[in-house]
Amino acid sequence: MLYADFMSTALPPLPPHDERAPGLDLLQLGASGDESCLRADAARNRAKLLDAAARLIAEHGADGVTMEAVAAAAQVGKGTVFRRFGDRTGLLTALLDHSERKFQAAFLSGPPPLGPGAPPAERLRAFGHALLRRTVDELDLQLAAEAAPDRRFTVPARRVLHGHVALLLRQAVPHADSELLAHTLMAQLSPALVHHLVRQCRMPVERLEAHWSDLVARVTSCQGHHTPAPHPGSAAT
Amino acid sequence: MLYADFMSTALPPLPPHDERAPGLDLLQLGASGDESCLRADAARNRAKLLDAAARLIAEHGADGVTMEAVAAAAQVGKGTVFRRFGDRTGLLTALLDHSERKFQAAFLSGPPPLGPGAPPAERLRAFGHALLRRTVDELDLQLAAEAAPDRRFTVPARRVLHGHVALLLRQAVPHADSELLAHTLMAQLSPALVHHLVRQCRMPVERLEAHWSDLVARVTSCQGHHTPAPHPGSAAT
DNA sequence: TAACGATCCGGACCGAGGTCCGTTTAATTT
DNA sequence: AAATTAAACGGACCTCGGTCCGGATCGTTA
Repeated sequence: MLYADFMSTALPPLPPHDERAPGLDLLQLGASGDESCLRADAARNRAKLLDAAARLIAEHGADGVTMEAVAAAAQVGKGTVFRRFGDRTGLLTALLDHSERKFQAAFLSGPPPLGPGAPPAERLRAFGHALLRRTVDELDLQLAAEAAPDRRFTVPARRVLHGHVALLLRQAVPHADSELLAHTLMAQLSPALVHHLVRQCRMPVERLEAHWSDLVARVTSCQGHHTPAPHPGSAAT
Repeated sequence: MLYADFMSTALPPLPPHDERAPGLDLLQLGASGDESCLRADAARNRAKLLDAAARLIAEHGADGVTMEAVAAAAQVGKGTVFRRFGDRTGLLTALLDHSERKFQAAFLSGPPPLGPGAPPAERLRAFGHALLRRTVDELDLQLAAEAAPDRRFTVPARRVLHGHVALLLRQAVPHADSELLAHTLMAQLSPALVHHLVRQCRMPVERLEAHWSDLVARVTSCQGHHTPAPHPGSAAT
């Protein structure tokens, strides 16, 4: 499995079942923190909570999603929410999980140009456009679900996306520092930036797409100016 | 003045004197929220607060800086802290203000290659390296001072940096979308990313520097693949 | 110097995130 | 079916960021 190297990083596990537990299922396929392996009541409550949260978000927007409100709406104790999702970020992230999986499936095993089959550069372009659209669609939730600065880049979902981009880059431009280049590209799609450009600066999404394409072109063509020997074995992501 | 266009954006002003008040002094030179124009007692308390905050940060790290703790250490009421700095982010930002100004002075009017006199591409490279170093030096504080997602790109300091990069890019590669390209470059220097790479992944700073140089080279040389007509008059940052 | 108005001060107060621990309940074993 | 145990539950409790407003202070004007 190409993404096996993700497995290597093992952080000290948190006490109980926790949605944001890292390490094990970084490649999330296969019901990561899902209802499986959960006691019956726990699974039921989890569903009730997610349902309640979704309802709240629909009614009062993202910041109407108070942990207490969710607990109340799901007729469940506050402690249960935290036990299940760890913290607010965990809950919001869980809300995004479905679309996340769909997206992963699309670029991991879907049809080209997003999925395998197309040349790497073209897959990259498709990837950016697709993720951009998705980010715009779920902007409010994405913003609310942003992790603290020191977690932001270790969140499983993020690592999968980054790893994928890095992989494509390695194929498209082998002599470059794909790890860092992947971060450069990914930054273009961060919810905060997209929010700023689209919502606050009123930029049309097409311009962001064009910029992404341009960036991919710049990076993949004229290959390696200094090409700073990417220390292959050393510090990875 | 080249940075005059920053002035155009005027947001509704906050009630009292507030450090994070935008619009007026985006080009911060000239004692932005400083002791001037403050009532004597206010100025005195401001100094006491900053002093106390710095002391707390030295002793207990960034998250020892509780608004209440700062107030107590400065022998001042809690309300005073908020009146002066708006919120926690404002206080932390004020703590960074000194180094911020120094840095601005360096690239605005200092000696080349950082200041004017060198060719744009080289200034860009110097800029990245310098900011990278500074970010690493103040990492803890920078992380703690990170603004909420919807403010992150409208913070005055950030706009100055972004504007400068955009300006250099316009000179170096006129046909590209400098606004967006500036965001791309700036993202490379964000505290969160630097923290992830340097602290969590143990990457040597030299590798980040090399990547920055490579990026600048890629962007400034092989100019414009699609060069997506940057809509000059339209939505600016 | 006395009076006045704008600004500032202080700390009680509130809401929300997060923790803790005694109690309850689901799965398993005998 | 009863006993056992690991897991889940619930809500009181704590902390901290942020707000509010009556009262004190400063700078100014007469």
